[in-house]
Amino acid sequence: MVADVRVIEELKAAILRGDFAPRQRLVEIELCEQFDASRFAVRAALQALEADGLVERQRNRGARIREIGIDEAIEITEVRQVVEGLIARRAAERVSDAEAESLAAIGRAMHAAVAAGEGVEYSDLNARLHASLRDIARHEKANGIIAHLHGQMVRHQFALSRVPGRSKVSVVQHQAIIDAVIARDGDAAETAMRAHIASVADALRGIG
Amino acid sequence: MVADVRVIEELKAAILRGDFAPRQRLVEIELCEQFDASRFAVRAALQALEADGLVERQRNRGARIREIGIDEAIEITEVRQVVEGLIARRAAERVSDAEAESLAAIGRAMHAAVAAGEGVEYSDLNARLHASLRDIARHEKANGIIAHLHGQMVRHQFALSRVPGRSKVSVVQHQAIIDAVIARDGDAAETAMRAHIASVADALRGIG
DNA sequence: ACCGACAATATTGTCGACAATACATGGTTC
DNA sequence: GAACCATGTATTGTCGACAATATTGTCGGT
Repeated sequence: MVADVRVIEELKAAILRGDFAPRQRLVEIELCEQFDASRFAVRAALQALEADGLVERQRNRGARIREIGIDEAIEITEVRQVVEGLIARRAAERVSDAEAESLAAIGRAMHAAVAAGEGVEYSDLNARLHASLRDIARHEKANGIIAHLHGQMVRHQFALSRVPGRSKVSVVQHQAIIDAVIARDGDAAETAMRAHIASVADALRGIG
Repeated sequence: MVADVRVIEELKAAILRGDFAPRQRLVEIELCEQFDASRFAVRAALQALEADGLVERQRNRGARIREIGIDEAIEITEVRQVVEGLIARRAAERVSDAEAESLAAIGRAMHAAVAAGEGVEYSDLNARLHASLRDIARHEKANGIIAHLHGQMVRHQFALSRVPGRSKVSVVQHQAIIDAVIARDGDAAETAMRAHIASVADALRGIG
């Protein structure tokens, strides 16, 4: 209950990996076998993941994978827009010289990856950039909310990375964020980040 | 576990009412007696409130009321600043004529309450204004996050309302938000809301 | 063939009992 | 007298069994 972190993490990883389809039922006994755990641990994990927004439960009807539609994904992105804007601002206010250089290096690697057409490499760097900014900002509440929202977005994030030409656009936006942070310009960093995520939201609207 | 909503709500209400001191231990059996519930229901409630950020639990050590220090309260307020900014913007974009008039009425009542020195009445109207904006914005994700953060702020919110002269300042800010929303000016509404909550953050920093 | 009522099955919800753990107490040794 | 270990107690963690509920399948009637 406080409990078996292993089951929680394995189940969460499985969901994020896409092992389960949206709205698929999660029968407790089946999960017990799959993860070799007691029903108790499984229930605790389901409850934890419900709080995470990854599964939904109805009384006496059990748990199922929560389906996150395009509308909800857009709402999530709108919130991310402002919260990551806050993070970017704080990062610009607090970044050290060493951290600034590290960000610049990520920017160079991104340009290289786009030039080489390395899609997965680029999306990896994308994740690293955002994570670095969170580390630099050290804003626990904001970081926690982003982590929470991110878990619900994986499926759509994947769909987005398949949209052709996106990396060409976003690399420019990423560079603007990096430049603003290195220049210690909080206003510019927030603006750049918001513009970046606004274009993500637009891309989502394009899919829907 | 999916469970006994009554216990969850009663316990939550008790915490928000301030029946328990920060860092006070919550012994399961005592709560069973207090709320006339099984240990099972109490555990489920504790787990739910842990997800709410109101209690913290350590393995084999039980639950206690989570203490939210001034630093954390400031972080919460910073996040609120940008998320409520988003809400204000959306409210300005979507407000109907009837809703606009209702907001204007709240504004008039606020001026009256401040003029009459009605402190509790004013803080009531304050809550109603923010709630109305959330209703108008209809942004589920943003509203959910605000609700979540609000629960953790009650104690500090109370402390703030005791700061002399705050209502005189904030009534002007509130009016600016109302005017911007009624004018359907999203940019202005977001700016006004951010300025308002920035002053709340400053007041918190003043306390600490 | 279709619909409703009823029975059978599958699945989840709840409880009580016990195990595991942390904390307090007191006693022993140096 | 202080530090350390052993014992006891309070509290939480886990499990298995059973109850409650939903879902599926079957049958008879129309």
